[in-house]
Amino acid sequence: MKSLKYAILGLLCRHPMTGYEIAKEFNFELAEFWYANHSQIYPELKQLNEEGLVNYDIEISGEILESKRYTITEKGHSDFIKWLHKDEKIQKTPKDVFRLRMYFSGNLDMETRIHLLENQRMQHYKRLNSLKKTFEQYPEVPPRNSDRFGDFIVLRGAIMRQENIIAWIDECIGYSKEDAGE
Amino acid sequence: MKSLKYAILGLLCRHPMTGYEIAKEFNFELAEFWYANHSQIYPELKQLNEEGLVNYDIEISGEILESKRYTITEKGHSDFIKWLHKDEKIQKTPKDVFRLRMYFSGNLDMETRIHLLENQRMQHYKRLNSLKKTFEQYPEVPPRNSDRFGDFIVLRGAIMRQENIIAWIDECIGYSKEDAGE
DNA sequence: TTAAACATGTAAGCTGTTACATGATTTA
DNA sequence: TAAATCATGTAACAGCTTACATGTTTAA
Repeated sequence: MKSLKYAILGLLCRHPMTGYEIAKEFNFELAEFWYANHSQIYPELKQLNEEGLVNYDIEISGEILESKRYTITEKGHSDFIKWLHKDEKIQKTPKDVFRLRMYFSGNLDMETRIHLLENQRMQHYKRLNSLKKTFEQYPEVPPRNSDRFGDFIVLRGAIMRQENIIAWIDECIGYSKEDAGE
Repeated sequence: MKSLKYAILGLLCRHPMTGYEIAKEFNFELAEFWYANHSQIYPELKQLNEEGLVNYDIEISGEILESKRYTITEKGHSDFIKWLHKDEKIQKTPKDVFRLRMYFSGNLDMETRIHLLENQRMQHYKRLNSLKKTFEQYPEVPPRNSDRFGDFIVLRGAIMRQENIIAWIDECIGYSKEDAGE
């Protein structure tokens, strides 16, 4: 699949970055649909460089501290654009440990079941609020050809996804609390 | 995390199964939130047996063909129940290659963007319909303490998730088609 | 002066996928 | 009799996480 490769190339299309900066992006903004640790990013950048898809210049902060600022090459850019154009099969539904748990919830008493659901609900609600806060930065839909448009639609998707999970949990709580048939 | 372990133990709580049957479950019904190939399941069963969490009896089909029917032990059962009771932090949002692509969609012309979105929409719509068909097996909410209740709520969750993805894609198509500001 | 942030890398280990490997039984 | 399904396993590899390893610079 090599998605990490394209995630990095896509970021470098915007502007040159260091590995450290890429890692930060992957753990903040992008984290709603992609992420990677620096231990994965540095070796990947090294390989992309060997493949001629990126170059780097060394910058010095202070007296000694070096950082490599990576720039995408023409080949890297055309590789990325080619990938971006491809139709793809929808991916397998992601694994979900909590749903696995709920699948087996017949083994739990109602009290525990509702407790687990409410605990998850609370956590998802917190995440939703933090996403909504970020969303306030977009008082209107950004221009369709700007980078911010991409940011906007995936953020909107993250909010919708979060709201949907909460709606599902609420349904589950509702079913669990119903008295009918007992 | 060892989730595969508990996924298997959970299934064996319902009734004894062979590795082959577990693999089938993981690739059909459960596949909406969990899956595993036989190449992962057989070694895992072997290990669970070594840990004393499952036992097996050998059955013969025809003249030669052997299969191992696994039964959960008391220790396995209590291990599973303990796991099932644990509160857990919500997991990281799963990686999503299509969202990654859309994040970078500023690099695509409108026609391609809409084409990609509509292609995904079509595929998600198909999956939704197949889920809805399965859902017809549940004319009403199954009893809260039956295994079928777990099946029901995760299936309901899968449908909601699928509808939500389609709603997001529709929003994206809408934004992409708008003429304002051009 | 100390904690946080900047900055880059490697190694070990776990999870999961694809391919390799073999063979029996049932159904069309 | 051929294809699909039943049935079990191992091996190689890819992807990712956690820990190891080191040191600088900035801000409180």
